[in-house]
Amino acid sequence: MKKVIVILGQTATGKSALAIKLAKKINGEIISADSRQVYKGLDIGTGKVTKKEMKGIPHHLIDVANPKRKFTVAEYKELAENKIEEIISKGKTPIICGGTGFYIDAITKGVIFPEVPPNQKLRKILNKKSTFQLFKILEKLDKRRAKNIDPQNKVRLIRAIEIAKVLGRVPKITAVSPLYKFIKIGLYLPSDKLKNKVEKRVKKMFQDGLLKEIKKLKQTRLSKNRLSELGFEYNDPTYEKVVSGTLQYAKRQMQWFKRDKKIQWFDASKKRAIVITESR
RNA sequence: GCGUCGAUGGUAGAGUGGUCAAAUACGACACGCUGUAAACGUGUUGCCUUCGGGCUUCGGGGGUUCGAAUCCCUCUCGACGCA
Repeated sequence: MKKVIVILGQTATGKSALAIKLAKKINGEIISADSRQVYKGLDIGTGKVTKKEMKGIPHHLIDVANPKRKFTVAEYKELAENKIEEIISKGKTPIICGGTGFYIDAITKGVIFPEVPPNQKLRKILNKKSTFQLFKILEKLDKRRAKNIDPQNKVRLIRAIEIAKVLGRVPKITAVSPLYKFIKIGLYLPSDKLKNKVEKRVKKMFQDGLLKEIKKLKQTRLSKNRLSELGFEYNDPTYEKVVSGTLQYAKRQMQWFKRDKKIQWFDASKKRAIVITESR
């Protein structure tokens, strides 16, 4: 089975740099796993690596979507899987690198999503209903799903109904055994060091023109709603807000990752991490 | 110096005699996650508890009252106004 390296972890732990270094060493190409870096125009705020930093290593799934449109996990999964194949067929090693746990799981856990594309019209209608009403609707359509869904989570309820309307019910979650051997490497930092790194990074974001980038995005007819959906940095950015928001995000990331027992964790503040991963 | 208003839990901010350990929001902590995932949702958030309850809180002190975060007096601090 072909090997695919996965580098994940909290934001600002140096995943990108490690991925590039590794790619150089083992003849790899990088597939980003970041739900916001897929969008064009969100560069500084999402911490995209610059062309220069890439050092000639091909990076995939960055800038593949228009921010006006919502990109989804399922799309990501398909694109990423194609890329993996493509890279392997060139005789190179794919390196998935990013901090969006859901995206990473979508690929590495072989989860199959029901093939029901989002139906914006239906969503709009359903969105006007209360969670209680939505729950009743779902219960009628699919008792099984209603039983284990969070009855207060509107987003989930709507999606479940959306699926059930097309397929008759929400299919039981299925996972096929993965086609590749995924080697998951997690980077973490002790909280004081993480805070430090985040502060540094945010400072740099402002220096690099974060505010200008936001202004530009606003001019491209992106709605306020859409902007805040894309992340707090693009909403009302003060230095303090961005820092605390980023730290909150880092916490949520860890919350997700820590459930995956197959991740091998390394303290990013210790150089040894790189040595070990390279020797694998 | 005089006058007015204000001082509430980590923060903002409701409450203005009992139903107040004190709304709500944010933060913090914990948790979940079937095509928005930096999204979305849930729980806890004074202390102790044998989970029945018990104890100490609303700037400090004193008082009125069966009963005070709420009323009165006084002190401290802050905002504004008049000098």
